[in-house]
Amino acid sequence: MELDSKKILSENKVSITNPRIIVLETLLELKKPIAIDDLYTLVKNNVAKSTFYRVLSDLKEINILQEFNSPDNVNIVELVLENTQHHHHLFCNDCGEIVDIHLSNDFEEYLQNEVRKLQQKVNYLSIENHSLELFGKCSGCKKN
Amino acid sequence: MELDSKKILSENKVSITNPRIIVLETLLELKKPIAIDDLYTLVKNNVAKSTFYRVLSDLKEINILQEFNSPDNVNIVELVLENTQHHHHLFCNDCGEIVDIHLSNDFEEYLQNEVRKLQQKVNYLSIENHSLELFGKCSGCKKN
DNA sequence: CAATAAATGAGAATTATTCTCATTTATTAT
DNA sequence: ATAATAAATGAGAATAATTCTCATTTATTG
Repeated sequence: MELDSKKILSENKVSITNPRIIVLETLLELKKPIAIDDLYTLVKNNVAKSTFYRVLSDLKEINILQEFNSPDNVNIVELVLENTQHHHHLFCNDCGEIVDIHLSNDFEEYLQNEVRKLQQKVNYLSIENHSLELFGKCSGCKKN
Repeated sequence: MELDSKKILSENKVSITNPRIIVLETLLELKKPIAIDDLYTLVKNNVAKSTFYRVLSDLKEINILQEFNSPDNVNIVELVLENTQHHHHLFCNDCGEIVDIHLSNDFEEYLQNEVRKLQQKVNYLSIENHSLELFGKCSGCKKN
């Protein structure tokens, strides 16, 4: 695993330091979105708080970390590597868990098409990207 | 206009006070999303800061104010009244403006259907709501 | 391995938001 | 309309997340 994080850092031409390795590895092991707060709790023994925020901003700088907010306004980060598939998020209204959701190619094409139509209608709009959030209950909470 | 805001407040069974009228009217006049910061600037001469935040939370409480974040993590609010149509947002990467976007009924149905399929596949998921964000350039910025 | 540049740690500074509490304003029942 | 009661406000203190500062440490390069 440590090899992965070093590789990722060097590929992105940033120097390989302990705090960066620690944060990156934690995210690599998680494989899912996490609240910044919770992430800090996981690494706080090994990384100073100021450094922690700097590392997050470094990772965003090299475009492998995405930041967004949950419905209750908690700041969330998620690793987005080259091999990460385009996906969306389901926010569980009960436990707050965030689940990665993959929609069909058909749907994504339909959306692209819809966007194209919209751009034609509103002549000067240009739409480069999108993100879709779903709200509901995750499997765990629905079961109970 | 003042009539509107008073009507809205009484309909929602909250007491009619000056700060609430002022904030609500400002939002009614705007008719579009605005950064909390910018909204405060508009009302700061007439509403104390603590009251301002309390009014925002009151309006959220009665479900006529929606809060969300722009891609650069600025907190945005938008009035959502009964007669407000379901819509999405385009965030302009250049000027930060937020434009309300209405997608076709066909698309919204397709999305609902996609969501239904997803729920069947992942047995215990339940999806109640969604929001779609588009990123690009608004008409003003594209023109230049 | 030395010289240089970059990153870190600790804590201070900043900013958005919430909280406290004495005073003011709105609501209600008469 | 008015008095009694309940609710909301204003001012500023408290809190929490994030950024900044700067002396020290660590990584990179030749």
